[in-house]
Amino acid sequence: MNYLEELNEIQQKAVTTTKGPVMVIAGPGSGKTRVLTYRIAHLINTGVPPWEILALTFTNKAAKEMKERISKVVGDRGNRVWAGTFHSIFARILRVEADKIGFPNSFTIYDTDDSKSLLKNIVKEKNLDIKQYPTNVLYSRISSAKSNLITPKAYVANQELRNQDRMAKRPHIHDIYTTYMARCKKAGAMDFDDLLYQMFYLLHSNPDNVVEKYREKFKYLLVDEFQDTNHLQYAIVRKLVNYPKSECNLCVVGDDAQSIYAFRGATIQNILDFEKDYKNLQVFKLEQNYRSTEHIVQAANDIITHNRKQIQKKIWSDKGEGDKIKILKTVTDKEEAKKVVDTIMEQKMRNHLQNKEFAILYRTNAQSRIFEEGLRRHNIRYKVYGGLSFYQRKEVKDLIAYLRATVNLKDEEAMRRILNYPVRGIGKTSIEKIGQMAAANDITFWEVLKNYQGTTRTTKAIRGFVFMIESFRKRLETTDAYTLAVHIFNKSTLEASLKKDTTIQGIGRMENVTNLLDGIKDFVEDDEALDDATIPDKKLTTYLQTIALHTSADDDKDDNNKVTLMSVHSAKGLEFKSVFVVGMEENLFPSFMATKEGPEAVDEERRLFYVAVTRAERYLMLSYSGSRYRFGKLDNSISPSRFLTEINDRHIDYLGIFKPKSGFSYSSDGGSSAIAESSRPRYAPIKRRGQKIEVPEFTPVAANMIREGQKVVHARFGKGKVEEISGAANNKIAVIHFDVPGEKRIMLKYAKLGILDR
DNA sequence: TAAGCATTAATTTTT
DNA sequence: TTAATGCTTA
Repeated sequence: MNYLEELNEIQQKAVTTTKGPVMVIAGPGSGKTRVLTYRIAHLINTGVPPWEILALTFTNKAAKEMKERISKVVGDRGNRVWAGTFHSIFARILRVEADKIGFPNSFTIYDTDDSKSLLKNIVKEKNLDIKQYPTNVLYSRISSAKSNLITPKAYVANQELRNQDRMAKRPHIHDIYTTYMARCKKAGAMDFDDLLYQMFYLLHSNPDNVVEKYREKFKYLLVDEFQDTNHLQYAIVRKLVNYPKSECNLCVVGDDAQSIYAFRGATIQNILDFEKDYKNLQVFKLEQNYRSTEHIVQAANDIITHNRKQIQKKIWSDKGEGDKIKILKTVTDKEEAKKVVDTIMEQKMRNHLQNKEFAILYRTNAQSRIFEEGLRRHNIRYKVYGGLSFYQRKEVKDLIAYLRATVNLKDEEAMRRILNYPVRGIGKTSIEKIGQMAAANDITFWEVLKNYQGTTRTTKAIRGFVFMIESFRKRLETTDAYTLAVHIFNKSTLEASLKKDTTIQGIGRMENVTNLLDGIKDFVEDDEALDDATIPDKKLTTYLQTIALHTSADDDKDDNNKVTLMSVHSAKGLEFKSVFVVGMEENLFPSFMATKEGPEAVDEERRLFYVAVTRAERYLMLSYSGSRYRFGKLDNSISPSRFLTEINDRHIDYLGIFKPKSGFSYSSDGGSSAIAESSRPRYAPIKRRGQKIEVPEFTPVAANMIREGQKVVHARFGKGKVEEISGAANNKIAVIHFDVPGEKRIMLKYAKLGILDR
């Protein structure tokens, strides 16, 4: 087991202590992911079946990385570990169990837009003032209720919450919450929080003793980024782990100093509770930082000591003291961008760094623009993370709404979206009327449409719509997802209306939809099996499930050599040779909101800054500007960020003139005026999964032609040799060793394989 | 009903 | 600045 040799003493203990509850406090750069993945690999190597291991992460990115790294150590077996985000794993389970709690198994997942649009409709229907009940407030209020396991009923009865609402002049929130939940259920839909909330409810209400099934299935649990979990997530974990005679093989990994999602309900209370909940707990602290040089590490320690509450720990590094941290001040945001880009150019030359070794990190996504311009001017390739994900683009969402409505007729948000798009003569007033009828008669939006009586032009249009959707549904069972999607794209006249638009943006939109269709095709042709029990299914429903949880961070990762631009939040878990943290000003970082809210919120901003600083391996520059454009208006900054003064001077090189105190008074050359380039679409269209595998031409053969030992060709993976065939007659799985990516488990039913006779 | 124009509102972070 | 909403007119 040579992988153990790659670990230090404490890491080894964290990996090999597999029985009972374990907590790993892992400072930044301390090899957390390594511990997590090696722990899983170690479990597998000591005989634990991979499918009995459940590893929960926070982001898709983390899940993907974990899976890849496990497979590197234990090979193909690693694919069969249940590793994924809380949301995706629970969605997968709910797909099987939803009917037990009154949802269709083909439930749709409402994204934030869907939820907000539903909330808006509810406010309208209740004749409440939208200004008094802003959608964002409702959304976060409901979200935090769910995250704290407060049912609508409990909310109504909860005097504290009700008082808060009354004070905020929003006394009807409880009512909106109740209606919202009912409407989601009626629509056969779950929002993001429901994937957790309903999962808990499933285990808690325990129909058919379903909880036992999953307790037996998952004998080993791991939770990544434990400091970012909310009450509800921890409650689910406990449901799975705490029961009589349980071994409690639960390992949580986290760092209280990197908790940056409290605003979303995450609570380090979970860490404190954990110690109480499991008295035989073993704690391991990873404090050696393998990422950064000493100035950076020590500056990070300086920063975090300004927070009140924390678990005592001090990270250290033996990588040498390295360069000091540079602090840069400029007059304008334009100049800030210019100097940052200049520094990137200089470091590229002098320190032989590549584009991909740089990151520009900012507090808000809106700050990216000016750096983009700067980089573009110097022809430096870059990639902006954050912003809209591919699946959130309007044209993509439109087609997806058609698919969703076809799969789940109850999906009201999807129905509303497509009912009059492309325009077919069903106006706003009609849609509103239909919504009211549905609410009044307690039937679904679709049922109203279906039974719509009358002779008006609108009625005719509605009939046409109903007929169209029904014709799509008829194909649902007989047609595969891709063919159906193409059919729907065409028959819905979406295709025609998109093709009509020949502007650059219009062509881009068409390209996006084409990419979406290609993605569906990939999905249909994918014949990899995860384990013997899960037969990959090609249904549209399944496809929709998988994309609902995609985020912008998941779009094309095959990024070769570009400067990274992203928010500090999304930089968590990443590392770069050279990092620029920009916009270090009061009211921006820490944000205005946080300053207003109080010290707790500022502490969270400080942890965020801690995360930002610890992303840097070797070079770190912090910059602030005296003024910047906000909403198209020039704003003067109040003062440099307080965080800058919290770092000990001995780690700092001031590039301006003085140490920042407060206020701005100095002169500078000012940024040369830039010619803004015309707006281009801010995205690169996603590429189809790139493959450089050579695939000779072949004719696919029937599944029963494939034998062990044969040499075969696969449409995507190229040449390989069949190692083993197993499974029931109609669900045979072949283990094939391919030349290029290694071993794959292929469902013969779906496989397009050719036999190589040579 | 739908398109075109005018006004206004909003900007913290994300599964 | 951009996105979303509201208002007017055909």
